[in-house]
Amino acid sequence: MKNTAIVKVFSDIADLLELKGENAFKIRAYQKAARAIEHYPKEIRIMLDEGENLRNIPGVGEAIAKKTTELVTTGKLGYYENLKAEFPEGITNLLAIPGIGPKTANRLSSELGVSSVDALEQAIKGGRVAKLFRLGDKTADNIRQQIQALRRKDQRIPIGEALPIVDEILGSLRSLPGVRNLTYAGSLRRFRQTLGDIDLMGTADNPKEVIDTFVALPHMGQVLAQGSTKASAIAPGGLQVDLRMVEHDSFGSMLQYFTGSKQHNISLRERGHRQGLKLSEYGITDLATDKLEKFAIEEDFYHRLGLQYIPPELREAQGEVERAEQGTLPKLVELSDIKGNLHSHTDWSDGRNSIEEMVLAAKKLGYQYIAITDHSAAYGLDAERVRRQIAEIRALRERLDGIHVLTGIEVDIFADGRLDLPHEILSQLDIVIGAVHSAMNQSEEKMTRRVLSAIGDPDIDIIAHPTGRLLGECQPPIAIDLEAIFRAAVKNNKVLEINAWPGRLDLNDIHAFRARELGVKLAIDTDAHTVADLDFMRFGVGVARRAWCEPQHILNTLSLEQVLGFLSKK
DNA sequence: GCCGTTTTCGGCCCGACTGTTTTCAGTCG
Repeated sequence: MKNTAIVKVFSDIADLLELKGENAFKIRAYQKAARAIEHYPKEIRIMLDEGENLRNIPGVGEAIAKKTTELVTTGKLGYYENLKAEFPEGITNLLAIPGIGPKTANRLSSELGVSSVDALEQAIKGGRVAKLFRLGDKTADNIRQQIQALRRKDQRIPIGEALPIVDEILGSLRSLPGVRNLTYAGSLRRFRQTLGDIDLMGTADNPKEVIDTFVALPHMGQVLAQGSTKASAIAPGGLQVDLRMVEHDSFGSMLQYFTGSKQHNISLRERGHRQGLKLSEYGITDLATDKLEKFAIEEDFYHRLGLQYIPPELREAQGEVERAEQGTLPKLVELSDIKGNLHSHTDWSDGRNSIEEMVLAAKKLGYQYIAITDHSAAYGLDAERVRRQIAEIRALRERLDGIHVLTGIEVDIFADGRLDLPHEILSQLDIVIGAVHSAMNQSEEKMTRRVLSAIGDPDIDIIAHPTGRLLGECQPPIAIDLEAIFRAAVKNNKVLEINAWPGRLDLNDIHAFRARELGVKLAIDTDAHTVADLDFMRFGVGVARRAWCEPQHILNTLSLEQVLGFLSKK
């Protein structure tokens, strides 16, 4: 059983306990444990196999550890089954509707016999919901609208789609006179791979003007709310964007608060509480004197608590507060640490630009090197064309200076683990990237053996997009035992890719975290198919930062000489 | 149900909004 399945069970238990009216702290304990497991880099199944104590996971104590063990070893949890039996099936779906909490859901069920979203909609139409005590016409109508919004609303939006839109909005507003701070907060600032909505915030001499301009931006759709300091509107793609203008002298604590995550903020507040401090978006109150200290700068907020500044990507309540306390936070990799791009395509296969255009674009980014890694025979280059491309790149090297071009290939790993080009060809190339592009539906066992075989092949340097997933599309990740892949990569000194192409982001943050923990060398590759795609590097760096990666964990932070040295050692 | 630089028991983040009220319950982020 995968961690995601365990998370579902404990989230469900929390919902059911809410409906039951259980102790709020007990409910929170289940929610907290679910979130901790969701972000935990190691599969529970493996922890149990290795005899590791589940209580190492923060938020998992004796009771939940025992329940988790039962769930993973038997595939079932008696406590959960009994709890489910106490309620009509589907009632927890009501809790997913904004505005409906446990109290309302319970009353809808017990007083109206409503236990599904469809039935609720009918009850609202029939006027039965508005008649309930302490509810009314307005509440009923709000619920109706929320149900419609829920149906209309797409899935969470990939960060690659959201960020360009947000950049454009911010660009339009920053040019207004008197704007001093304007940035994004929330899950976008933490660089989560998919986003539910966007939080923007800033300070300005005339906040009203910024708000008015914001809602009137040409590509902005329906305006959901508009006041003097706050507005919500729908951007292209159905993305809800909230803009909040705050006082300049509390911008730092506001930004901290609205960046989250919620669990990170709770950890901070619990810690503050032990120091006799009360934390809020307005600042820090010393409980002894009841005096509020405001923060214009976010860094100062953390320093006041005796903590290192915690980068937004780390704020997921995974031990970052403790590390900040000890002063041992990682020095995260930055976009400026990246010295080259090791995975790119040209019009020799399915790319759109010539080799020279790609190389010049990479040079313009300040890179020391770029590897040209077109697809192998199945998609592009057979042995003969590889030889010709090598010759062309050598000729190009003569003409260009200031950047080095590595010869390479993205070679297909066949269903049986063989590569689709022979050793005598692959051995002539500077860099060989192996990838799975076909027979994606193999069993976990077959797929794992297939990729392990490629990792063991001396010609292979890097495995590209190791799980094959495509964000927001119908392509689910392949079934593969990543733990085995990671261990083999370490053993064979092979590199795994963080594919920065925004539709992939593969390895993802959690996988990359685990890989790094085990000592796997990672490469952040754009998989560029056009010169513009080379800018995707920032998405991969975002994933690496969420995985707590430092420059030394990333192959392409090395200088040209170091990279060539690494590749020649294989 | 979890957890500990006052604690193995007794706490557990904080503030705001909304709709329904006439002082507040419920919900959200």
